[in-house]
Order: sequence, then C-alpha cells, then structure tokens
Amino acid sequence: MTGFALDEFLPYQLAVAAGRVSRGFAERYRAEFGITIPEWRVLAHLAAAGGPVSVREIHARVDMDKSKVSRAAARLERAGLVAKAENSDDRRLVALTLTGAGADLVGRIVPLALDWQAEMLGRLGSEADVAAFRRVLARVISAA
Amino acid sequence: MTGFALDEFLPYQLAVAAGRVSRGFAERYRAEFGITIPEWRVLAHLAAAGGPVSVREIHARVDMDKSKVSRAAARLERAGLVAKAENSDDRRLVALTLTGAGADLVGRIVPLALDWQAEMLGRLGSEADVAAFRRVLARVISAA
DNA sequence: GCAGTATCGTTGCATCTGCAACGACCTGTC
DNA sequence: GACAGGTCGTTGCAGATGCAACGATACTGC
Repeated sequence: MTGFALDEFLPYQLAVAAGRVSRGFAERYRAEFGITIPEWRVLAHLAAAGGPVSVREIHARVDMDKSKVSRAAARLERAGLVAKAENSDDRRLVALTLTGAGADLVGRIVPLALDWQAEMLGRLGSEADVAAFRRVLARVISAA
Repeated sequence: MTGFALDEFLPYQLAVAAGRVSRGFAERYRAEFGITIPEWRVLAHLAAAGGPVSVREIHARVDMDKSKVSRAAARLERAGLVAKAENSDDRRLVALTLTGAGADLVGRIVPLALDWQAEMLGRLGSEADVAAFRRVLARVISAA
C-alpha cells in the first residue's frame, strides 16, 4: 500500500493504449491482407515517398531497427509487393519500390486505415480534447 | 504519393510514443535496480495490493499474458524480491507477496517514478492540454 | 592510388513473446 | 464419491526482437 497506482503511471498507460490500438487495427489488415505491422509500416512509407527508398531511410523514419526493416522488406519482396534493386550511385544502398500489386494493396488499406482512425477518434471525446491529445502525443514523440 | 502520412496515424504515433517513454524509464530502473518492465509491473501491483495476490489477478490487472506474469514472478522469486506460497483455500492459486527486500526496492523506485513522470508531464504542454491528454488516453484504454 | 575509417544491408545469436497444451486442483451433478 | 467440465500456473514451442558482427562498398587524407 504505497499509494502508487500503476494504472495512472504514464509509461504503463501509453504501453497499454498502444498495444490495444495497434492490435485492434493490425488484426484487421492481417486478416484481410496477410501483412504484419512492420510490413505495413514499410509499405506506408514507400507509398508516401513515391520513389525508391533505402532500408536506411525507412529505419530512420519509421522507428524500426534496420534489421526489422530488412526482414520486413524481404518478406514483402517474397510476396511480390515490393521490388528490391541496387542503387547505382551507391551500391551499398538498396532501392525499394512498390510493385503494382504493392501499390494496389496500399490503395486498399489506406482508406480502411483512415476510416478506422476517424471512427476511433470520434469515440474519444470532444474535438478540443482530441486535438490536445494529438498535440501532446506529438510532443512526447519528439521530446522523449 | 497516396497522401497517407504514417506519422500522423494514431496506432503508429501511440506505438512510437509508448516505446520511447517506456524505454526511457525502463533503462533507468534497469541500470539502477536490475529489473525489467514485466517485473516492475508485478512489483508495482504487489505493492498496491498490499496482501497476497495470485498470478491470475496480476494477469487481469496489468495487461500481461499469464505466462509473462509467471515468468516475471519466477525471476523475482529467484532474486529474493517476492515470495511464492500456496493458497490454502484454493491450492491451484499462488500467493505472491513482497519480501522485505522487495518492499524496500519498491520504496526506492516509486519516488523515482513519480519524479520522472512529473518532470515529463511538465515538459508536455499546458496543464489543460496534459489533462485532456490523460483523459483521452484513459478513454483509449477502456474503449479499445 | 591506397590504407584507414565509416556506412549500408544482412545474418547469427540470445532473449522475449504469445499461444496452446498440460498436470494439478476445484466445483457441480448425478 | 465418481465423473465431467472449468480454472490455475507452468512450460514447450515457434516466431519476433534487438544487438553485435560481418562482408561489401564508399569516403578521406595523404
């Protein structure tokens, strides 16, 4: 009885919230498209970037260890969703691009993701609260 | 170029924020006390409960698989921080309690945790924003 | 042009994780 | 009181993870 309530402790709350939300959405696209969270992150970044992207850049931008990116990319290549080429300017780099099938899949997931997010945000409180929430969340990410 | 920005997608933001915050605090008590996140959760709940607690109850309360609880408890027992006894009313149940050393350790971590949290919250924005943040976070947890 | 250093992506390895199966135990029914 | 069905905690197992090491490639100063 120390008066310490774990369920009001920020790291704990964030971990629980993140786990539930991630699992909630991940289950959906795993069932529907057969991809995992790391794979989805890679696809999303490839789609956003438009052009060829290296493993290093994804690693830097989507908060994943480079080995995780590498393995996700390998799985996606096997699935025919991304293509791996050599960057001729710097042959250490890999040039990842979406294949047609990959772009297709992203095109089908994105609206689903946005719908899902909108629906979830709608249930979370007033617009002002949600705006504050996202503001603080962004600050946690950049400050921590 | 689908117009989809991963870094504004809620599951992603939450996962990144949770990862950074958890790691930030976990590093500290790992360095200082040699315990992991699951172990810390078990200790915190034991301290809050006061009395003997079963694995099942921790599993239900701190968002951890029962095997994770079981293994954390085993490590904590080996370290002399918790004691495992048999519940004589229901011999399937384990009765976990803090040892003196365990209570000591919790007593040293808790102020650290509270300080750390206060300092972090202070850097996150206005009090109103932080209040809204925690309100919405709680709703995510209960609703997701 | 070359040694020394740094970066890129992959892989090996130890660890952690979730899930399912299991033995031990409890509860309710006949 | 025996049996069926449920719950508890542990463990085996397959897959995921982070870290360090590695080969290959690029840069830097001389």
